Amino acid sequence: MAGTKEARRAPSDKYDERRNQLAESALQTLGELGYARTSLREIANNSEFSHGVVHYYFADKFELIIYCVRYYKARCVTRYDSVVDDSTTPEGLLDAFAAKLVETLRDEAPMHRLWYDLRTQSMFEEKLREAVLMIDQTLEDMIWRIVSKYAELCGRPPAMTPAAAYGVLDGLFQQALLGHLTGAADAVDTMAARVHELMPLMVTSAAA
Amino acid sequence: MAGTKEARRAPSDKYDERRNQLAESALQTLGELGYARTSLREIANNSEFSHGVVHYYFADKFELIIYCVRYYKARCVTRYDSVVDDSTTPEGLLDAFAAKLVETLRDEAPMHRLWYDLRTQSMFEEKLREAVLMIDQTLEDMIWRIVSKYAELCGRPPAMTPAAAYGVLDGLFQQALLGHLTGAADAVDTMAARVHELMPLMVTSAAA
DNA sequence: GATGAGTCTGGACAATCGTCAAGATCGATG
DNA sequence: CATCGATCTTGACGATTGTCCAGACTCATC
Repeated sequence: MAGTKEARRAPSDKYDERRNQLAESALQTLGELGYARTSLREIANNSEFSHGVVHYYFADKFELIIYCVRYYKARCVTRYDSVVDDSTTPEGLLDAFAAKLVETLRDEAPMHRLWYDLRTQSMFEEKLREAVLMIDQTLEDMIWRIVSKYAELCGRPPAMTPAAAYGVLDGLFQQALLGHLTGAADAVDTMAARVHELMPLMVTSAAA
Repeated sequence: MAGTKEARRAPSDKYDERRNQLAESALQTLGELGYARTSLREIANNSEFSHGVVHYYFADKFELIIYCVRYYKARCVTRYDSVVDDSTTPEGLLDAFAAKLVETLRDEAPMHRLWYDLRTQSMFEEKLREAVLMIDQTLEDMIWRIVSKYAELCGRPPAMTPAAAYGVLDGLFQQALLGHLTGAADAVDTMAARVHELMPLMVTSAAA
């Protein structure tokens, strides 16, 4: 009654491996169809297993989706670390950051619309909140590493809180994603230009 | 075959009135349950009609939802006009704007999470895109009336494009909504403070 | 009061959903 | 080869979905 799953035996390697395989298929399906139209059968169809196996590895639909969210996080958390580590000037960091934003928006648009979908679903479904808020915090931390490093390279303290910096940048990113997915050819590059304009405003006493 | 609905007869008053009644019930239900879990039967249950009547006034689910989106727009478009018209100083406008944001976030949280839900759904569902992009543009215009009036009262030109201003403010608003709905007691007031900080950065050569 | 167009009800349909369980298959151990 | 737990397939269940329809109701008009 208490606990998530007690069936895992000694060779838990394969058990976790299968869970990750299913999470991979689930993420692909969710990114394609969205939360509302994704069924467990469709997820299984996009894997090499039958639909019954899903309930062998996950108690119910929510456990699978929440596992997916956490699994997805592991990929994102370090995505921008090289930008922070390799930059030595504020302009260089800003260019690298914007380029990385453009790249990730172009290459992983389905995954990002899924993230926004799940985050919005958490406004309605309590069960998703814990996992979603955890990722949201992780993303905020990631953005803050960029902004604080940028401020450091500028030799000035940041002018915003971590949450505020994440909020405004995430707004621009989501706007660009919507534009990109709805046919606006210049949405991605426009976002890059706006990030270039906005970033200097995030350190105190903005200078040219 | 072509056209949306040709059944409406002479007394089209009642016809439109019923459609609006159903849209009202649909918006209430969607705001409560979200797009994914809202069924036509549940919408009818929240109205004074039976579930069959929905298909008498709307061809299918999408026509109802799209009608709801446009119906919803009519309420929002003028919400901040008084803020623009009644303000005579930048500080006064900023205070009134932030207060209105706080008020609308507190009083109509379900309606706003529905908006973000539908906007995200439009990333997956083509049928929703036209209506969603239309509202998004309307909201951008609304925000721009605020920002440009603020800049005018400051005696300086705006430092951002309309889309950029909308993107960053919408990001902060969505962040506050998520926090508000997930139990962060100070999310709303924190947003108001951040809007106060951000707004001066939206006009050229930020001054204290 | 009879007529008929407009409106509404309630039941039915096929499709799909999450969930579950009985049995087949696999693979290591004896 | 026989055994047994782990893994997987397959079919089924009850519930819910969007959609449709036959018939009942409403009400102005003749």
